[in-house]
Amino acid sequence: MDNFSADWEQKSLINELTQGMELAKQLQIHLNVTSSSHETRELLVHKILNSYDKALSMLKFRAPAAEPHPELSPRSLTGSPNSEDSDFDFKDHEHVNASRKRKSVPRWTKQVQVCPGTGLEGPLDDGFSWRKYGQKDILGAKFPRGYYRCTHRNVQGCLATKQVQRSDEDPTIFEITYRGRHTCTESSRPTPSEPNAALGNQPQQINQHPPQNHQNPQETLLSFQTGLKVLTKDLNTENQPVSSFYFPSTSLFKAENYVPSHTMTGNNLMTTTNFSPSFMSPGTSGSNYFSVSPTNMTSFDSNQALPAPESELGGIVPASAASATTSPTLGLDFPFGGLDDQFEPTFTFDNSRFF
DNA sequence: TGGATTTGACCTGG
DNA sequence: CCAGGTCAAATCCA
Repeated sequence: MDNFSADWEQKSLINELTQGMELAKQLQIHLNVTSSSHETRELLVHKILNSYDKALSMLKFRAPAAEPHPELSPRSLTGSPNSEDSDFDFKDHEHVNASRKRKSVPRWTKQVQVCPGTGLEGPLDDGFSWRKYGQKDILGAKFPRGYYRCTHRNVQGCLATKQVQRSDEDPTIFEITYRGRHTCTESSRPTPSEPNAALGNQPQQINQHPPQNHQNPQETLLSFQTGLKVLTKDLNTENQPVSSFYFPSTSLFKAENYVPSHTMTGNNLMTTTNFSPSFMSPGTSGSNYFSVSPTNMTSFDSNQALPAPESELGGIVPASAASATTSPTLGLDFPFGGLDDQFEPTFTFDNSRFF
Protein backbone atom coordinates (compact mmCIF):
# COMPACT_ATOMS: atom_id res chain seq x y z
CA MET A 1 0.00 0.00 0.00
CA ASP A 2 2.65 2.39 0.81
CA ASN A 3 4.23 2.21 -2.47
CA PHE A 4 1.07 2.44 -4.20
CA SER A 5 -0.07 5.31 -2.12
CA ALA A 6 3.10 7.19 -2.40
CA ASP A 7 3.23 6.73 -6.05
CA TRP A 8 -0.33 7.61 -6.50
CA GLU A 9 0.02 10.59 -4.33
CA GLN A 10 2.93 11.89 -6.22
CA LYS A 11 1.09 11.49 -9.43
CA SER A 12 -1.88 13.21 -8.03
CA LEU A 13 0.28 16.01 -6.82
CA ILE A 14 1.84 16.45 -10.19
CA ASN A 15 -1.52 16.19 -11.75
CA GLU A 16 -2.92 18.91 -9.56
CA LEU A 17 -0.06 21.23 -10.21
CA THR A 18 -0.23 20.58 -13.87
CA GLN A 19 -3.91 21.15 -13.86
CA GLY A 20 -3.41 24.39 -12.03
CA MET A 21 -0.99 25.51 -14.63
CA GLU A 22 -3.32 24.62 -17.42
CA LEU A 23 -6.13 26.44 -15.79
CA ALA A 24 -3.95 29.47 -15.30
CA LYS A 25 -3.18 29.42 -18.98
CA GLN A 26 -6.85 29.22 -19.77
CA LEU A 27 -7.50 32.10 -17.48
CA GLN A 28 -4.87 34.11 -19.21
CA ILE A 29 -6.60 33.46 -22.47
CA HIS A 30 -9.94 34.38 -21.07
CA LEU A 31 -8.60 37.60 -19.74
CA ASN A 32 -7.73 38.61 -23.21
CA VAL A 33 -11.03 37.64 -24.60
CA THR A 34 -13.76 40.04 -24.05
CA SER A 35 -16.40 37.59 -24.71
CA SER A 36 -15.49 35.53 -21.83
CA SER A 37 -17.76 36.06 -18.95
CA HIS A 38 -16.76 37.14 -15.59
CA GLU A 39 -18.12 33.95 -14.22
CA THR A 40 -15.98 31.91 -16.42
CA ARG A 41 -12.95 33.70 -15.26
CA GLU A 42 -13.89 33.38 -11.72
CA LEU A 43 -14.53 29.79 -12.16
CA LEU A 44 -11.10 29.31 -13.54
CA VAL A 45 -9.65 31.17 -10.66
CA HIS A 46 -11.45 28.93 -8.29
CA LYS A 47 -10.27 25.87 -10.04
CA ILE A 48 -6.76 27.08 -9.96
CA LEU A 49 -6.92 27.82 -6.32
CA ASN A 50 -8.47 24.52 -5.72
CA SER A 51 -5.77 22.69 -7.55
CA TYR A 52 -3.08 24.38 -5.62
CA ASP A 53 -4.91 23.90 -2.45
CA LYS A 54 -5.05 20.22 -3.10
CA ALA A 55 -1.48 20.06 -4.01
CA LEU A 56 -0.53 21.81 -0.83
CA SER A 57 -2.69 19.56 1.18
CA MET A 58 -1.07 16.57 -0.32
CA LEU A 59 2.29 17.84 0.61
CA LYS A 60 1.21 18.66 4.03
CA PHE A 61 -0.38 15.42 4.65
CA ARG A 62 2.30 13.38 3.31
CA ALA A 63 2.74 11.97 6.44
CA PRO A 64 4.15 9.04 7.52
CA ALA A 65 2.27 6.50 6.13
CA ALA A 66 -0.84 6.93 7.20
CA GLU A 67 -2.14 4.25 8.59
CA PRO A 68 -5.07 4.13 10.07
CA HIS A 69 -4.84 2.59 13.14
CA PRO A 70 -7.96 1.35 13.22
CA GLU A 71 -8.83 1.15 16.51
CA LEU A 72 -12.17 0.55 16.23
CA SER A 73 -12.78 0.76 19.61
CA PRO A 74 -16.28 0.99 19.73
CA ARG A 75 -16.11 3.50 22.14
CA SER A 76 -18.49 2.68 24.53
CA LEU A 77 -21.36 4.53 23.59
CA THR A 78 -21.56 5.86 26.89
CA GLY A 79 -18.01 5.91 27.63
CA SER A 80 -16.23 8.98 27.78
CA PRO A 81 -16.22 10.28 24.44
CA ASN A 82 -13.20 12.06 24.95
CA SER A 83 -11.07 9.33 24.18
CA GLU A 84 -12.02 9.35 20.72
CA ASP A 85 -12.58 12.79 20.21
CA SER A 86 -9.68 13.96 21.70
CA ASP A 87 -8.11 12.32 19.08
CA PHE A 88 -6.05 14.39 17.42
CA ASP A 89 -5.82 17.58 15.96
CA PHE A 90 -4.64 18.19 12.75
CA LYS A 91 -4.01 21.54 13.82
CA ASP A 92 -0.57 20.89 14.58
CA HIS A 93 1.24 19.11 12.16
CA GLU A 94 3.63 17.95 14.55
CA HIS A 95 1.02 16.45 16.47
CA VAL A 96 0.25 14.35 13.66
CA ASN A 97 3.17 12.25 14.23
CA ALA A 98 2.81 12.27 17.82
CA SER A 99 -0.72 11.67 17.55
CA ARG A 100 -0.11 8.48 15.98
CA LYS A 101 -0.89 6.99 19.18
CA ARG A 102 -4.24 8.29 19.32
CA LYS A 103 -6.48 7.26 16.88
CA SER A 104 -7.30 10.11 15.44
CA VAL A 105 -10.48 10.89 14.14
CA PRO A 106 -10.64 12.56 10.88
CA ARG A 107 -11.23 16.13 11.41
CA TRP A 108 -11.83 18.98 9.07
CA THR A 109 -13.29 22.39 9.26
CA LYS A 110 -15.53 24.34 7.06
CA GLN A 111 -16.71 27.82 7.26
CA VAL A 112 -20.17 28.44 6.17
CA GLN A 113 -21.48 31.79 5.52
CA VAL A 114 -25.08 32.35 5.68
CA CYS A 115 -26.37 35.14 3.69
CA PRO A 116 -29.30 37.05 4.54
CA GLY A 117 -32.06 36.92 2.18
CA THR A 118 -31.60 33.44 1.25
CA GLY A 119 -34.24 32.34 3.48
CA LEU A 120 -32.19 29.65 4.77
CA GLU A 121 -32.63 29.06 8.22
CA GLY A 122 -30.17 26.82 9.10
CA PRO A 123 -27.19 27.30 7.59
CA LEU A 124 -26.51 24.05 6.50
CA ASP A 125 -27.73 20.82 5.95
CA ASP A 126 -25.18 18.38 5.25
CA GLY A 127 -27.54 15.66 4.81
CA PHE A 128 -26.79 13.95 8.00
CA SER A 129 -28.90 13.88 10.98
CA TRP A 130 -27.31 15.56 13.91
CA ARG A 131 -28.32 15.84 17.42
CA LYS A 132 -27.08 18.61 19.58
CA TYR A 133 -25.57 17.40 22.78
CA GLY A 134 -23.98 20.48 24.14
CA GLN A 135 -23.13 24.10 23.81
CA LYS A 136 -20.28 25.90 25.37
CA ASP A 137 -18.92 29.37 25.58
CA ILE A 138 -15.47 29.44 24.21
CA LEU A 139 -12.80 31.62 25.52
CA GLY A 140 -12.26 34.53 23.26
CA ALA A 141 -15.26 33.80 21.18
CA LYS A 142 -18.31 35.92 21.25
CA PHE A 143 -20.57 33.12 20.39
CA PRO A 144 -20.95 29.76 21.99
CA ARG A 145 -19.91 26.64 20.23
CA GLY A 146 -22.49 24.01 19.56
CA TYR A 147 -21.68 20.33 19.74
CA TYR A 148 -23.48 17.85 17.60
CA ARG A 149 -23.29 14.16 17.12
CA CYS A 150 -24.86 11.83 14.67
CA THR A 151 -28.39 10.98 15.55
CA HIS A 152 -27.66 7.38 14.81
CA ARG A 153 -24.93 7.16 17.27
CA ASN A 154 -26.75 4.87 19.54
CA VAL A 155 -28.39 2.80 16.96
CA GLN A 156 -25.59 2.35 14.56
CA GLY A 157 -22.71 3.44 16.59
CA CYS A 158 -21.92 6.25 14.25
CA LEU A 159 -19.35 8.39 15.98
CA ALA A 160 -19.39 11.35 13.71
CA THR A 161 -19.60 14.64 15.52
CA LYS A 162 -19.34 18.23 14.56
CA GLN A 163 -18.83 21.53 16.25
CA VAL A 164 -20.40 24.69 15.05
CA GLN A 165 -18.87 27.99 15.97
CA ARG A 166 -20.04 31.32 14.78
CA SER A 167 -17.36 33.70 13.73
CA ASP A 168 -16.74 36.63 15.95
CA GLU A 169 -15.85 38.85 13.17
CA ASP A 170 -18.59 37.93 10.87
CA PRO A 171 -21.65 36.52 12.50
CA THR A 172 -22.84 35.28 9.24
CA ILE A 173 -20.01 32.86 9.08
CA PHE A 174 -20.07 29.59 10.88
CA GLU A 175 -17.08 27.47 11.29
CA ILE A 176 -18.01 23.86 11.34
CA THR A 177 -15.59 21.27 12.47
CA TYR A 178 -16.38 17.71 11.66
CA ARG A 179 -14.89 14.83 13.43
CA GLY A 180 -15.08 11.27 12.56
CA ARG A 181 -16.79 9.76 9.73
CA HIS A 182 -20.29 8.64 9.53
CA THR A 183 -20.50 4.96 9.77
CA CYS A 184 -24.18 4.97 9.80
CA THR A 185 -25.85 3.89 6.72
CA GLU A 186 -28.41 5.52 4.88
CA SER A 187 -30.00 6.70 7.81
CA SER A 188 -28.32 9.76 7.63
CA ARG A 189 -28.29 10.37 4.12
CA PRO A 190 -30.96 12.42 3.01
CA THR A 191 -33.11 10.67 0.81
CA PRO A 192 -35.21 12.54 -1.40
CA SER A 193 -38.02 11.24 0.37
CA GLU A 194 -36.76 12.44 3.57
CA PRO A 195 -38.02 15.62 4.67
CA ASN A 196 -34.77 16.76 5.60
CA ALA A 197 -33.22 16.32 2.44
CA ALA A 198 -36.07 17.50 0.71
CA LEU A 199 -36.42 20.65 2.37
CA GLY A 200 -35.61 23.00 -0.16
CA ASN A 201 -35.20 25.68 2.12
CA GLN A 202 -32.64 24.31 4.10
CA PRO A 203 -29.46 25.38 3.57
CA GLN A 204 -27.76 22.59 2.50
CA GLN A 205 -24.75 21.81 3.72
CA ILE A 206 -22.03 21.32 1.94
CA ASN A 207 -20.14 18.93 3.32
CA GLN A 208 -17.20 18.11 2.06
CA HIS A 209 -15.47 15.47 3.21
CA PRO A 210 -12.47 15.08 1.75
CA PRO A 211 -12.59 11.91 0.51
CA GLN A 212 -15.55 11.75 -0.91
CA ASN A 213 -16.63 11.61 -4.15
CA HIS A 214 -19.59 10.18 -3.57
CA GLN A 215 -22.20 12.46 -3.18
CA ASN A 216 -24.43 13.55 -5.73
CA PRO A 217 -23.19 16.62 -6.91
CA GLN A 218 -26.50 17.53 -7.98
CA GLU A 219 -28.02 17.29 -4.70
CA THR A 220 -25.38 19.27 -3.29
CA LEU A 221 -25.67 21.73 -5.90
CA LEU A 222 -29.25 22.13 -5.50
CA SER A 223 -28.76 22.78 -2.03
CA PHE A 224 -26.22 25.22 -2.74
CA GLN A 225 -28.32 26.98 -5.02
CA THR A 226 -30.51 27.57 -2.30
CA GLY A 227 -28.20 29.96 -1.03
CA LEU A 228 -25.18 28.62 0.31
CA LYS A 229 -21.85 29.45 -0.69
CA VAL A 230 -19.25 27.16 0.09
CA LEU A 231 -15.79 28.05 0.34
CA THR A 232 -13.64 25.32 1.17
CA LYS A 233 -10.42 26.38 2.25
CA ASP A 234 -9.04 23.30 3.45
CA LEU A 235 -9.86 20.14 4.63
CA ASN A 236 -8.19 18.02 6.80
CA THR A 237 -8.82 14.72 7.20
CA GLU A 238 -7.23 12.10 8.58
CA ASN A 239 -8.09 9.09 7.81
CA GLN A 240 -10.04 7.24 9.57
CA PRO A 241 -9.05 4.37 10.97
CA VAL A 242 -11.93 2.95 11.84
CA SER A 243 -12.98 1.56 8.99
CA SER A 244 -11.98 -1.67 9.24
CA PHE A 245 -14.73 -2.64 7.39
CA TYR A 246 -14.43 -0.74 4.48
CA PHE A 247 -13.53 -2.28 1.38
CA PRO A 248 -10.05 -2.97 0.70
CA SER A 249 -10.19 -2.24 -2.79
CA THR A 250 -10.79 1.23 -2.10
CA SER A 251 -7.61 2.59 -3.00
CA LEU A 252 -7.86 2.00 -6.53
CA PHE A 253 -11.27 2.86 -6.61
CA LYS A 254 -10.66 5.99 -4.98
CA ALA A 255 -7.87 6.94 -6.92
CA GLU A 256 -9.94 6.77 -9.88
CA ASN A 257 -12.72 8.54 -8.41
CA TYR A 258 -10.66 11.03 -6.88
CA VAL A 259 -9.46 12.62 -9.89
CA PRO A 260 -12.51 12.56 -11.77
CA SER A 261 -14.46 13.68 -8.99
CA HIS A 262 -13.12 17.05 -9.06
CA THR A 263 -13.74 17.36 -12.46
CA MET A 264 -17.07 16.15 -12.25
CA THR A 265 -17.92 18.21 -9.51
CA GLY A 266 -16.73 21.18 -11.11
CA ASN A 267 -18.50 20.48 -14.21
CA ASN A 268 -21.62 19.62 -12.63
CA LEU A 269 -21.69 22.56 -10.59
CA MET A 270 -21.12 24.74 -13.35
CA THR A 271 -23.23 23.24 -15.87
CA THR A 272 -25.86 21.81 -13.88
CA THR A 273 -26.44 24.45 -11.56
CA ASN A 274 -25.76 27.90 -11.92
CA PHE A 275 -23.62 28.58 -9.16
CA SER A 276 -22.28 31.82 -8.81
CA PRO A 277 -18.70 31.76 -9.22
CA SER A 278 -18.25 32.66 -5.78
CA PHE A 279 -19.86 29.58 -4.97
CA MET A 280 -17.42 27.60 -6.66
CA SER A 281 -14.85 29.06 -4.75
CA PRO A 282 -11.80 27.20 -4.68
CA GLY A 283 -13.00 25.20 -2.10
CA THR A 284 -16.08 24.31 -3.52
CA SER A 285 -15.87 21.97 -6.13
CA GLY A 286 -12.47 21.15 -5.63
CA SER A 287 -12.55 21.44 -2.14
CA ASN A 288 -15.06 18.97 -1.78
CA TYR A 289 -12.81 16.52 -2.84
CA PHE A 290 -10.06 18.26 -1.55
CA SER A 291 -7.06 16.92 -1.26
CA VAL A 292 -6.72 14.27 0.91
CA SER A 293 -3.89 12.14 0.72
CA PRO A 294 -4.61 9.04 -1.04
CA THR A 295 -4.33 7.28 2.02
CA ASN A 296 -6.90 9.20 3.60
CA MET A 297 -9.02 9.05 0.77
CA THR A 298 -9.19 5.52 0.96
CA SER A 299 -10.58 5.48 4.20
CA PHE A 300 -12.95 8.05 3.53
CA ASP A 301 -14.44 6.68 0.68
CA SER A 302 -15.58 3.86 2.21
CA ASN A 303 -17.06 5.37 5.00
CA GLN A 304 -18.24 8.57 4.42
CA ALA A 305 -18.40 8.76 1.00
CA LEU A 306 -20.92 6.31 0.59
CA PRO A 307 -23.12 6.97 3.24
CA ALA A 308 -22.70 10.29 3.12
CA PRO A 309 -24.07 11.84 0.58
CA GLU A 310 -24.99 13.52 3.38
CA SER A 311 -22.49 15.58 3.49
CA GLU A 312 -19.58 14.78 2.65
CA LEU A 313 -18.38 15.97 5.55
CA GLY A 314 -20.17 14.15 7.45
CA GLY A 315 -20.96 16.73 8.97
CA ILE A 316 -23.23 18.95 8.91
CA VAL A 317 -26.39 18.53 9.28
CA PRO A 318 -28.84 16.91 10.90
CA ALA A 319 -30.31 19.95 10.51
CA SER A 320 -32.06 18.80 7.73
CA ALA A 321 -33.88 16.69 9.84
CA ALA A 322 -34.00 19.17 12.35
CA SER A 323 -35.02 21.70 10.12
CA ALA A 324 -38.00 19.85 9.69
CA THR A 325 -38.61 19.93 13.21
CA THR A 326 -36.59 22.57 14.54
CA SER A 327 -34.17 24.78 13.13
CA PRO A 328 -31.37 23.71 15.20
CA THR A 329 -31.02 20.62 13.59
CA LEU A 330 -28.67 21.96 11.28
CA GLY A 331 -26.43 22.53 13.91
CA LEU A 332 -26.25 25.97 13.46
CA ASP A 333 -28.74 26.93 15.72
CA PHE A 334 -27.53 29.43 17.94
CA PRO A 335 -29.51 31.24 20.26
CA PHE A 336 -28.59 34.34 18.87
CA GLY A 337 -30.97 35.34 16.73
CA GLY A 338 -31.56 35.29 13.75
CA LEU A 339 -29.12 35.06 11.42
CA ASP A 340 -30.44 32.22 10.11
CA ASP A 341 -33.01 33.35 8.14
CA GLN A 342 -31.02 35.19 6.14
CA PHE A 343 -27.77 34.01 5.31
CA GLU A 344 -26.13 32.39 2.62
CA PRO A 345 -23.95 29.78 3.91
CA THR A 346 -20.55 29.62 2.71
CA PHE A 347 -18.43 26.76 3.54
CA THR A 348 -14.87 27.10 3.83
CA PHE A 349 -12.52 24.49 4.69
CA ASP A 350 -9.61 25.48 6.55
CA ASN A 351 -6.90 23.19 6.49
CA SER A 352 -4.63 25.82 7.26
CA ARG A 353 -5.53 25.94 10.70
CA PHE A 354 -4.57 22.50 11.10
CA PHE A 355 -1.23 22.93 9.80
C1' DT B 1 -45.38 10.10 24.11
C1' DG B 2 -41.10 10.02 21.92
C1' DG B 3 -37.43 12.46 20.17
C1' DA B 4 -34.69 16.63 20.23
C1' DT B 5 -32.75 20.63 22.67
C1' DT B 6 -31.12 23.10 26.72
C1' DT B 7 -27.99 23.66 30.21
C1' DG B 8 -25.30 22.95 34.35
C1' DA B 9 -22.13 19.59 36.03
C1' DC B 10 -18.50 16.58 35.23
C1' DC B 11 -14.38 14.80 32.88
C1' DT B 12 -10.03 15.13 30.51
C1' DG B 13 -5.98 17.01 28.47
C1' DG B 14 -2.57 20.58 28.26
C1' DC C 1 -5.88 25.13 37.04
C1' DC C 2 -8.29 26.20 32.99
C1' DA C 3 -10.56 25.53 28.74
C1' DG C 4 -12.72 22.48 25.85
C1' DG C 5 -15.71 18.59 25.28
C1' DT C 6 -19.32 15.44 26.90
C1' DC C 7 -22.93 13.72 29.92
C1' DA C 8 -27.42 13.58 31.43
C1' DA C 9 -31.52 15.40 33.70
C1' DA C 10 -34.93 18.71 32.75
C1' DT C 11 -37.60 20.74 29.38
C1' DC C 12 -39.67 21.56 24.99
C1' DC C 13 -42.21 20.45 20.88
C1' DA C 14 -44.77 18.01 17.31
